[in-house]
Amino acid sequence: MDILSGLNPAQREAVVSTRGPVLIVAGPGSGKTRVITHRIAYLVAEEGVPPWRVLAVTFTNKAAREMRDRVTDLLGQASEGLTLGTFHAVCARMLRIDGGAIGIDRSFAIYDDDDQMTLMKRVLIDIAVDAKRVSPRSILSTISKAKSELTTPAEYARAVSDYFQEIVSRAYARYQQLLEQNTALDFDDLLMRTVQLLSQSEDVRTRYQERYLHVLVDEFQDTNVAQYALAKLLSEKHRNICIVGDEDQSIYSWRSADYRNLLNFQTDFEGAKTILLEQNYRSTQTILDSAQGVIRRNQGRHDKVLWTENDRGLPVTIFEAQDDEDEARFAAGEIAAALRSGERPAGDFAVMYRINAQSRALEEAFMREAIPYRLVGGTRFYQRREVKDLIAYLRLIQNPTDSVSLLRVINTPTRGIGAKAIEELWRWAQNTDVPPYEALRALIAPVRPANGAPPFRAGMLNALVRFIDTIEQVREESLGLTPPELLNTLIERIQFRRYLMDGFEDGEERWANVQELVTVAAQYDALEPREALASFLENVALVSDVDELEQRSAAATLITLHAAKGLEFPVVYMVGMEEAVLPHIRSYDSPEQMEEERRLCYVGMTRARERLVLTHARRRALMGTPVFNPPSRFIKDIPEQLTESRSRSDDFPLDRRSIARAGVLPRPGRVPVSAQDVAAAIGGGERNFQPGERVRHPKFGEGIIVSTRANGGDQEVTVAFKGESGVKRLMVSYARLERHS
DNA sequence: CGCCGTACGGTTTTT
DNA sequence: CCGTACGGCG
Repeated sequence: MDILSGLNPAQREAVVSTRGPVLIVAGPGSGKTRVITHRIAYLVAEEGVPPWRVLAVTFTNKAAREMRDRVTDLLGQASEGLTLGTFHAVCARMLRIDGGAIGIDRSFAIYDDDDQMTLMKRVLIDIAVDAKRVSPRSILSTISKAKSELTTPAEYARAVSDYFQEIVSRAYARYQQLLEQNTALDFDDLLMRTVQLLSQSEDVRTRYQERYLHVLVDEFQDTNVAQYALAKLLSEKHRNICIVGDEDQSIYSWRSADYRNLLNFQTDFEGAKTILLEQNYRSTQTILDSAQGVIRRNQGRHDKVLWTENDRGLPVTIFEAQDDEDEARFAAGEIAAALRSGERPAGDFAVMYRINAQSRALEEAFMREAIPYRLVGGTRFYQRREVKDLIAYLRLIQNPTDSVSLLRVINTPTRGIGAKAIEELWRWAQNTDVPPYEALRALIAPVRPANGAPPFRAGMLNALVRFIDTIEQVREESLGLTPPELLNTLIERIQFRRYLMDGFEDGEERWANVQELVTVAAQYDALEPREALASFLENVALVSDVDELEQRSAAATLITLHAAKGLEFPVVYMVGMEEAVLPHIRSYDSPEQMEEERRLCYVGMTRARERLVLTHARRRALMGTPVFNPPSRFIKDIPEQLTESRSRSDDFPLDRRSIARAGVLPRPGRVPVSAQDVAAAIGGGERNFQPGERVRHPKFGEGIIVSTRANGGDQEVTVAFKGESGVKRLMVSYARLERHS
């Protein structure tokens, strides 16, 4: 049978075990995507399951796209109708169609984190909490966690046990209320509300449960409570659920993912069949062994025996750079050399890093070396201000109750409606109990409603009337326009081009982005205008970037470790392999987070097919100031015989530029910051600590210096203390730290 | 009200 | 380093 050819016995079993619950534990590079696509093809072609009765959920849109392509390769037209997408996309679709059953208007907007923040700031005003004392961010993230655990505001309120939770509880209630008033859902709502829909409406639940004869979920280790509940609900009738995951690749717990769902699965779905995919087809033995050396140190994991028939291959290179620029120069230099010699095409290379900010140095180096590259993530297209502004206009046109969008556009471009006027408008609308947009509309109503005189002076009234007039006009016209026509009309009416060109240094680039947006919108030309606008907006909300032109072979890839999950490259550079970067400083608080950093490292390493290079820098500019971090602990966990070490020779002369960057040469407003200079500034080097040194503190006890940085002529050290004290950041001149051996 | 300058603070990862 | 918050001016 040709769908099964070329699969090993375990893979084959994973494809043909189509009855009942199945758990596939798939190590990196084990051909798991192939297994899933072949399984879908097998269901359709061999078992005659109609594609529309199959639901396949992936973790990213990109994965969904790739999977769809592969299924189409196997089945052609026969795959038409298959439901394939992320949980969020699948839920959004269900809510558009059936959300009415629990009172969700089908024109709901989807709020991203910016929108959430805007809304939360209003919430804090409404419940009279000072945003400076409690950070809106932390409230939002607490609420998000509650939602992904399916905790409603009422349930949350019942479990409140301290002051912070008390505030969160009030904020949560008000926040949900405002979302509803705005006819908007945030990302967590998409999941939570769908679970509610399925549990509360028997009719809807039965319909979907009947429909989905087979449910497949990829990257199951990254599901949260809500997603797990969805998977369970949707597969309850037929119980043909196949989940694929690997606890060692769980890297999204900060987003409430819980890899224990993998383990719960076996208890929740009795008699689930477990299939292990342990043969690796991707990496050399050396790379695999190195990665295993790192991951093996995690507690409480099930040890897997990954093996490969591939060659041992090259040793893992460990490179010590002087600083982050030097590190970038090294990677770019090697890649450029390989391109020049024709050894490899640019598409073979990927450079991976822990945080997006690290990409800058790399980009500069790549540009200097004229290496074609694509930057994945970073400031994504739909995150750009000018793009978001226009999207907000469209959202407002589609859904006038959306006050977050209204707030965004009411004075963009500036039309003399400032903070004060907005405040008045908000209060006025609230007093008369209508959405702000409706309140504005009352200003141009032929017959003025009797609900209180508008609290604006003549000049302001004028500005507001002009604004609402413009929007209302475009709204009326919108019914007959395609998305690009609508955008162009809008752009012209608000004179957006002039606003961008005159108002910004990089106006040209911003304008180019606007035009790009119009181009993207043209994909929806064929649909009926209202529906076109709706699907355009939904896609904008759920798809984080514009379809990358798949110019794989033409460009090297710069990517975060998180975003690299699921990908593979012949050559991988992992940069910033230092304490405080990977593992990230924020993960020192808890062993769980530290284990996640380890998994992240493992994920990165196992992306490499043939060659893996790990680099660390002695000095790195972080947030403008240099820090000195020792090499990552993860490097030490790689068996030494598998590695080769390289570094710039120790007497490598620092060029003037990097000296200037490090701040050894005095710069206005900055303090001396090289290690030597700090020593000099503080006096005699007595107090100049280096990472790795053992110290004692009168209160916190014994500890070890994790990292150091200069701060206001003083030295700030991060110290990991033994026992309960944990990690502290201390100023050397105040903290009575002693060296200790 | 909008604009400009300066001071300050915060920086992980993403659907 | 960068974006934003805030204060003072036109």
